[in-house]
Amino acid sequence: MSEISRNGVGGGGQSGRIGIGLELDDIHMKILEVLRENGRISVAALAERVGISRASAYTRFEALRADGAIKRFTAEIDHVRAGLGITALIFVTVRQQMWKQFRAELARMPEVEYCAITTGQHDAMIQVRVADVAAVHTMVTDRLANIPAVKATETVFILDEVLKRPYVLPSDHEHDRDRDPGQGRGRSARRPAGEAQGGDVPLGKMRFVGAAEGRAALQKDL
Amino acid sequence: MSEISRNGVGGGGQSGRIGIGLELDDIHMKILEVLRENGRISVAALAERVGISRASAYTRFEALRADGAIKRFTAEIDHVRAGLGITALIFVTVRQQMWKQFRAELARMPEVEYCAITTGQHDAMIQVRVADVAAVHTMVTDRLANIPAVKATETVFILDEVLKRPYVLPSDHEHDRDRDPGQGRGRSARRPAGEAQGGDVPLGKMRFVGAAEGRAALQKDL
DNA sequence: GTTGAAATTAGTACGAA
DNA sequence: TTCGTACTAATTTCAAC
Repeated sequence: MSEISRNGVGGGGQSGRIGIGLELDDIHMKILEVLRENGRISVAALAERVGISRASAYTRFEALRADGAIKRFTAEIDHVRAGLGITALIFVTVRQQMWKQFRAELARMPEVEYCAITTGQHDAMIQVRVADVAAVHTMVTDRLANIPAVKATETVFILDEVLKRPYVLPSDHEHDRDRDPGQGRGRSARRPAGEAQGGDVPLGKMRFVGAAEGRAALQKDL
Repeated sequence: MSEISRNGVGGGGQSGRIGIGLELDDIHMKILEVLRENGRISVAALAERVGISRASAYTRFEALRADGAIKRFTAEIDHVRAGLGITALIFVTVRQQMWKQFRAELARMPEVEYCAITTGQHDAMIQVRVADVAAVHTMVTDRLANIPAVKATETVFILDEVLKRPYVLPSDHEHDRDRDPGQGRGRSARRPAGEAQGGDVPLGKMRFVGAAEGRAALQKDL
């Protein structure tokens, strides 16, 4: 229980890339599948569900944590129940070469649950959870607007969260019903999906939005 | 252990609203704080960290699950490690009164990790995790575009996930260092944050985007 | 990588404050 | 309600195969 034992780099930095650790095989994937749905399952029960022995389950479990494939275990909490009924998305345009400052300020905002740097019209999207709409206004108006790095914002409210999956895994994509243990369809059997048979697309109703001002290369600059 | 014992409605539907269950006090909040950071902590250790007895911890733990405040426990998985290195946001404009179909189709797409209905220019935002950029293109072009409910899409790529907090809680907002156990600042002591002192906002560089076509009221129609 | 043991710990039920 | 204890059942660790 308690802390991680032999975890040198595992759940380290915010978005730190770690060198390629272990090769994830089918059993690893199955473990992840079980764990994302029931993070509190015992390793013994996990072993049974995956079809391996207890000792192996412990070994693999530890390996996945140490490797960083499993970053942490968390409880999914009902925001409304917790008193934060309002969720909003704020799209931010960041002034060039002020990303570092933007990031630093962001870390100081506890109401921010998620922030991603995106291509497209805006530079970043942040998701906030607050108690009421006034708090959104306060946040955008007082906090964000006062950050020099923030050039402009655009706010939308989330009316309903239609679906929220724990974590998507490659095994979800290919709907294998027939299990072939000896086949080893681990990392390689995933078909590239590049052979798009897209011939009967109705019209050009979709739009891909590339990076504005060639900002894409700037992500390391943070 | 496994399933919830006295859970009548608890972790029921996707977005089902449940009647007000238990009043969450400070200790409940502390439990949630610990659990969102370490979902696999033992109840004994949890009791110690929160400062209550084991028996109480078990009772409250169960109550939080039964109430639905804790929806589930999950493992945070490294998508890149799992083989899904590409994350994209797809903003979808949905044809009116075809929400039900849109939702149904969405449920059949395993690469969708999150979908929210929003105000603003678009109607919904979906986040997908796939192996490569080609898969994004395939998905938008073949899958989404072929859904009648989808009027238009706009896709942006996520270049970096700056921060991802397990779950935001009200207690994060007010940085209480001084603990006053007898004061009971549970749900009520949260200040409305409405008194915005926003006087020195530089300029009108922020924008609030309301619902398009009065769609806001339509969310129950799904 | 697997099985089977021992030691520890977790979960439950009860009474008392 | 909450706490503390004892009891039962489960898990984890460690050994040998």
